[in-house]
Amino acid sequence: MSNPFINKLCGYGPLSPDDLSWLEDACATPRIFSARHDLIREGDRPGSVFVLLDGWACRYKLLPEGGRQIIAFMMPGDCCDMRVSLLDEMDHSLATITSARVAMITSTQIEMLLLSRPAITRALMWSQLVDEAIMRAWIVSIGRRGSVERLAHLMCELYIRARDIGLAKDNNIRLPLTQIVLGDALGLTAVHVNRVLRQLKTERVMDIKGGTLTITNPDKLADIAGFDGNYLHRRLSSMILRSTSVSSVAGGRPADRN
Amino acid sequence: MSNPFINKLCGYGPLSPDDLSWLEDACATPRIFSARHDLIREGDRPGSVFVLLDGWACRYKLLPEGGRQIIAFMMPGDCCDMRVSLLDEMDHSLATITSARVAMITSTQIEMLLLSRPAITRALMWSQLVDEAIMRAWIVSIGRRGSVERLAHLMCELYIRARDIGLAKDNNIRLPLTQIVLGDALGLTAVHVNRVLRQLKTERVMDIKGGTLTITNPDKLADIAGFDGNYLHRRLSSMILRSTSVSSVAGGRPADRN
DNA sequence: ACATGATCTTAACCTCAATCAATTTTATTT
DNA sequence: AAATAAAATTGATTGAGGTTAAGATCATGT
Repeated sequence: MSNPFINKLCGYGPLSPDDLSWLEDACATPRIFSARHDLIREGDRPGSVFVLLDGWACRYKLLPEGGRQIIAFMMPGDCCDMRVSLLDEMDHSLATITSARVAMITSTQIEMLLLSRPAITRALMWSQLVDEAIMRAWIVSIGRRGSVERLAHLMCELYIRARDIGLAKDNNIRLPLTQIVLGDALGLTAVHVNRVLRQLKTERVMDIKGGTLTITNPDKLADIAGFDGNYLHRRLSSMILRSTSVSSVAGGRPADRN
Repeated sequence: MSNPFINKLCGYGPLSPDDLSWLEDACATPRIFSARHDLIREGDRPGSVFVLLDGWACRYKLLPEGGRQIIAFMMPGDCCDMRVSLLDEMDHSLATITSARVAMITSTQIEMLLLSRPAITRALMWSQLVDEAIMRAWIVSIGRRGSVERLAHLMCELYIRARDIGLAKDNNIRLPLTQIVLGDALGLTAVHVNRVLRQLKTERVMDIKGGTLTITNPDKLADIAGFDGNYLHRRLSSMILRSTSVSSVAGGRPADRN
């Protein structure tokens, strides 16, 4: 099966064949949206849960003065909070970044799920907990880290998440984010993002080129970011960036005598 | 009943007498903790859910370099995520700010709750959704607002939350937060918090004195903050800060001729 | 009353990132 | 291929907020 949502949930706990087919059905008729398309806007009445099957999306909030703050990035397999249907009004917006394939699960289906599919419910709770932990890490980054560390930290997060869903080859992932988008996520100007990127590139740490992120020196990147992947609470894949990089170092420097 | 946790949950949906007595039982033997006491630390194995019955607490994360970022404030009636017991490891810490009365609900009780108390479960989901919305607002504040707006926004949030649990008299609430703590929450230096507080006091907007926040000019405060209380998703009390202030202005200035 | 320590307050200085303003590169459209 | 728009890049300038330091205020204990 090539459903990243189901793959992800399986990673959080065993699902019965019944559960699996329930999920297959729920995702059976996805819709395609173009890039930069609002799926739902702040103030709207939430109708269904969005499950991202392909492409990138984000949650964001607009400020009265016109700024935008991105609150989270979504990759294939991610879904928005299954409990949104409880709410009367969205407190933030959801938009695609690239063109995207999105399954929409209705509130009634969710009600049914919560009542009769405990294994799926539990897996979704896990997934939800991770999303919250990511938000907490985001607050810390924006509140306390300098621009370089902050960007480095985000790159660590995104790299690990992408890798965990099989989207990493060697040390690079597809990263369809403009510097403007990165700025909106990091609370920085696009101009400043550009300078930080230049610095990290010059220092041979990482590089974004043509929509691809290449992590040249994972150790150094994790070090700059002060990155500790524990908060991602991954269950199956036990490796973290640091351990990955350790092996790459072990194999990669034939004559590093000191 | 003087259990703020139960009061809060009742605000999110009707609970049966059975539900109520279940909750009473669960909170029957609270413990008292002194101020500035870690209830659980990042990296610890979560054992139970903490319910704050009296006093203030906060969630926070420490940085390798020594900084601290507060992620959320907790007031009487608030509880930490009921699903933490799913996790293997805490990704953040929980500490009291004042001395506090705390009920601890065990994971087994929570399991039972999730299986057999749908009304409570639903109310807790609501409460959880609000906490998440508050986190999102926090990200926006830290990421995109200047220091004055940021502090103003936090004060709006805390005032509304305190008022909603009956802790506001006139336009002031108890606010047992030092400028250091405020700095840790806002991503600012204590020194700068002081500057901002002085400014807001000089402009007759608000003042913190002796552990009490007084909102002198609610309209102006909400205006500075760009505050829109919708994200707090309150169900019962329909008033927002803005509307409160309107009435206070209408009734409060007998001869404001211009 | 005195000592101790924490918090608050103010001031002087400095740094990082925002802003403003071009110019170049890359994508998209016709 | 030319035209257009969107991003990326670079430089110069400014300002918000950090840093440091020193004194004032408040709380507690002896």
